[in-house]
Formats: sequence, C-alpha cells, structure tokens
Amino acid sequence: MAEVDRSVSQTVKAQLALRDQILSGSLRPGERISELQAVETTGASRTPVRMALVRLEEEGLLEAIPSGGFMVKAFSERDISDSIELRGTLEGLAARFAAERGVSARELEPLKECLAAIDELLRQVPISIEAFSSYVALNARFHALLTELSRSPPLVRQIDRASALPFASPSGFVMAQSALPEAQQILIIGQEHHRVVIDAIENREGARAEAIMREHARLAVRNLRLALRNRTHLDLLPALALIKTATD
Amino acid sequence: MAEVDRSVSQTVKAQLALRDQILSGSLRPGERISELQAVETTGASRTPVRMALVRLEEEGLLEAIPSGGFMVKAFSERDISDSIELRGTLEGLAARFAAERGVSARELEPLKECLAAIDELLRQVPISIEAFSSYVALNARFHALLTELSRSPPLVRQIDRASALPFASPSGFVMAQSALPEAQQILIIGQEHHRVVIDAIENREGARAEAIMREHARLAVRNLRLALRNRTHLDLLPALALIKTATD
DNA sequence: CGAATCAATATTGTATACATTTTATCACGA
DNA sequence: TCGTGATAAAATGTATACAATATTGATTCG
Repeated sequence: MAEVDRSVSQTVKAQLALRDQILSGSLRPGERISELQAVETTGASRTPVRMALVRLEEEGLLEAIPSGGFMVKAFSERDISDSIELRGTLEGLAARFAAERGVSARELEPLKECLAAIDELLRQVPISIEAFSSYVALNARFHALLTELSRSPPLVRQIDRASALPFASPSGFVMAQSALPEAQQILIIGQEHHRVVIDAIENREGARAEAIMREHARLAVRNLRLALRNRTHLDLLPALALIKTATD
Repeated sequence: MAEVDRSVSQTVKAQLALRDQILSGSLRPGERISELQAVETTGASRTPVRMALVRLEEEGLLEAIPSGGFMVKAFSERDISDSIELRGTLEGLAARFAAERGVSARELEPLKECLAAIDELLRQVPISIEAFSSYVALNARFHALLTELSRSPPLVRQIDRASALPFASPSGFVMAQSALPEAQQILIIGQEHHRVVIDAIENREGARAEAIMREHARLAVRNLRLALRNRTHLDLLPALALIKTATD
C-alpha cells in the first residue's frame, strides 16, 4: 500500500481533498461523486471517504441522491447572493450582541490591528494581486474576530456554516482580477463599514452595529452582481463553476 | 444475526435512535457516546452508527472529542435563548424575502388555514394538554410554511439547522404544563404575531414582516425565561437535560 | 425501428476484521 | 501517601469483504 500521511486523519484528508476538487471545478455541479473514484483520488479508503462525503453534504457542497450516493450541488446566482445576505444578517446579530453585552478594550485590539493592516494595503492604488490576497485573509480574520465578540457559541457556529457559500463564491476575487475601477472603491467602502462597526460596539450602540453589518453584506451582494456582469476573467476562478449557468 | 428493518436505512435508524436517546435524557450532556454501546442500543453496525454520529455532530447535538469519539453537547440557558433569537432573525429575513419577492394568494392559503386552526384551539380556556400538543404541531407547520415562502433554498436550509436547539428546548411545553396564567396569554400574543406577518407579506411590507418575526422570537425568549423561573414540572421534560445545571 | 425486459455490471449500504491510539489499572519507588 | 511508569484493556480509526440495490446495455418482441 502507498505511504499514508499520519499527521492528519484520513477522514480530514479526504474531506480537504474532495472540497478542493469541488471548489477547483474538477467535479462539476450535478456530477455524481463515485466513492471508488474518490478513494483513488484521495488515497483514503472507503470508510473515511464516506465520512467526508457526509460532512461535505452537511456543509452544503454536496447533495444526497435519493437512490444513493452524492452529487455536487449546483447554486444559482441568487442562492449565492442570498447566502451573502444571510451571513450579513447573522453577523449583524453578532455585532449587536457584542455591543449589548459589552466588549473590553483589550478584546477590540486585534480588530483594530486588522483594520490598520487593511488600511495599509488599501493605500496602494491600484492594489496589486498580492496585496489583494493579503486583504482577503485579513478581511476574513476581521469577520471571524467580530463574530467571536458576540460571546455566543451557537451564533458563531451558525455563521461558520453560513460562510461556506459566500467564501466559495468568487465575488472579491473577480472584482480584483477584473481590475474594475469600482473594485478598489468597494474595498474602501467596506473598510469604512469595519471602522463604523467597531465604533458602534465600543459605544454599545447595538442597533447601529447591526445595521452596518447588514449594509456591509448588501455591499458584497452588489459587488457580486457587478462582478458577474463583467465576466472577463471568470474562467480563472474555478469556484465559479458552482454557479449554474442557467440562473433564474 | 437479529432481524433488521429494511424499510429505512440502518444509518437513518441509528440517527433517529441516538437522537431520541439524547433528547430523552438517556445520554447526559458531557457524556461520551461509546460506539459499541450505540451499536447495541440501535441494532445497526458500527459503520452506519458512525455516519449517524457524524450527522448528529453536524446537527449540533454532539461534539467531537479531540482525542476521538463524540460526547453529548451541553447547552447553557443563554445558548438556547441565543438560538431562539438567531432563528427569529433568520425567519425575519425569510419573511422579508417573502414580502419583497411577492407571494400569491394561493401560496398564503395553507398559512391561513394554520392560523384558523390555531385560533380554534386557543378558544379553549384553559387549553388542554392535548390541544396544546396540536398547537405545537400547527405552530411548527406555520413556521415551516412561512420559511418556504422566502423562495430561498439556502435560507430554508439554514433555518432548519438553526431550529434544532429551539425545538429541543422545552419552552412551550414547560409553559403549558406548569399551567401558569401567562401561558395562554403568550400563545395568544404569538398568534397575533402570526396574523401580522401574513398581513405584512400580503401588503409587501418587508421591513414590517421582518420586525414582527424578530419580536416573535423575543417573545419566545421571554417565554423560556419565565418557564425556567418556574421549574415545577421540569423533570417531566427530558429535553431539558440538555441545559447545563450551572449556567452562566 | 422502437420499446420493454432481463441480465450483467457497477455502485452503494452494511458488517466486520485489523491497526492504532487512548485510557484505565496497578505496581513500584520516592 | 502520592506520583510515575508500564502494562493491559478498551475504544476509536481504518481497511476490506460481503450483500443489496441501482444502472447500463443488449437482446428480443411488438
């Protein structure tokens, strides 16, 4: 038998490999995933592969076929924009909880560091691909930290689950790569939202904190729509394969 | 080998059996679930049991132990009230989508039937246990139908996931069984909310539809708090075992 | 020529054996 | 007495064999 990597479990290995295949477009939406094939491509045996498939189904990337097995789920453009709005709604709740329940200055520090780091990146005009890549990571970190401030494990969990689709979606990447004039402007507006939400939480203004996160999500939706109207570089983005060609 | 029920898959059978054990309190929060033991109690073999465990973990009832295996998750009172508010927030979004996207009279019909049926039940003063049981079913149906009106599969999916905890929680049952004077009053207020949300959707008032569903959730939270202050009949409600005794 | 049926094949569902890791127990020594 | 270490038991992680089901293709009949 082939060498096995003992550092991570076979189940996790299979899950990561399969998710990669889905997000990279090796497996097309609607396509049935054969366990045997998955066993060959992931190197794990059938049991961990099956566990990975169940997890990916729960994650929302796969869909169970009634007669047995799984297929790659297909998403419409609206499915993705709804998911973004959904996530924004939950993040709004998290921001409100944070504001209402109170947050110490010490807890806000990492958020502010993120903010400053993003400011630094956005000073570049136009922003480079490398800088944009850093931006994506920092932005994700900011949102994760903000979510944690809610001190609500169930909410954190839900937001994590709700993030699968928005993150698999290509909105930000497309914007950057298509080098639209709007791209940088949208990032700057988003950063302003970040600044406001921190201010609202500091001043314990729950309603304002919530409202700005929902606005933030609506910005992301507009971002996605704009990106999809300018599909120049879309084939560079395999994640987009998730989007059904014939959308509603 | 023992007889096997071929009408449902072993995986589903195991999942249902285990969920029953958790919700009925046979398995206490924090307790490790032994696969071998689960195999004995469910009648399925280890493979389907493991799949069921993974599903229940994703469902939020179990927690993975780092060193391996799963344990029953414990929830604080605040975890549950947060989950109720979270669900209300998502239902608010669903109601807003429904209002904004438009709903035909034909689609609203089953909702109105639910409404009328609940009205009929609430005419009893005080409400009987049997009637209350019907109420619970009708109420769940109303919420499910309302969710569907959003025409957003990702949102419907998220709401389903967010419902696990609120439904496992004992709020309504405790209220009814403890026969508090407030119990019936709360049901009546809730019914009023149902009426308002339908009206708002019919008139395409998204903001109002959303607001009322969030208020509806806050009512449920007050209901839960009230119930937990009057723990007279709590031991009748095994689902409550989910709540940690030492809450924050 | 098309549709239906049956057989062959492939794939999933289930069970179990094996390997590895974790955990409990006990003995020994400080 | 308490802590530490080794050993044994138990539990999980993994792999694979077997059973049942679904799918495909070919053949035959209308």
